[in-house]
Amino acid sequence: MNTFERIYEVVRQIPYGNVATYGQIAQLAGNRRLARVVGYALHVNPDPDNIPCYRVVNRFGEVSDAFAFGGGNRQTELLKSEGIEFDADGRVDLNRYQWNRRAL
DNA sequence: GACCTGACCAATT
DNA sequence: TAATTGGCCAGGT
Repeated sequence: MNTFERIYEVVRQIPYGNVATYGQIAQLAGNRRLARVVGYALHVNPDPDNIPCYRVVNRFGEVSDAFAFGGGNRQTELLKSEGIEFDADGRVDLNRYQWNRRAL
């Protein structure tokens, strides 16, 4: 299995109403330093239908600038639709919404 | 065919 | 304690 496929597999495992960070996905995919590759993998995003890249945020809980895959802040809209709240900085409270984190 | 860049993060000095 | 570098994969020039 290629690294990309592993990344896609991890991203696909992100449950509804939760988000994950690049580093977290990278670690689950094999190496934590793959975070960069994770970003690139989501950049190509061959299967956006099964790969909710909008649930993937950086370590600050904020979406990236080039994240506009669906048209601007579309991804934040989708996350809000899942019940995820954004603060004034446009960040997500990772302590509450980060996947695979405590409080499970 | 080779080099550089690109949605990043964590460890080390 | 803060700042820097290192590392991974693939695509584009």
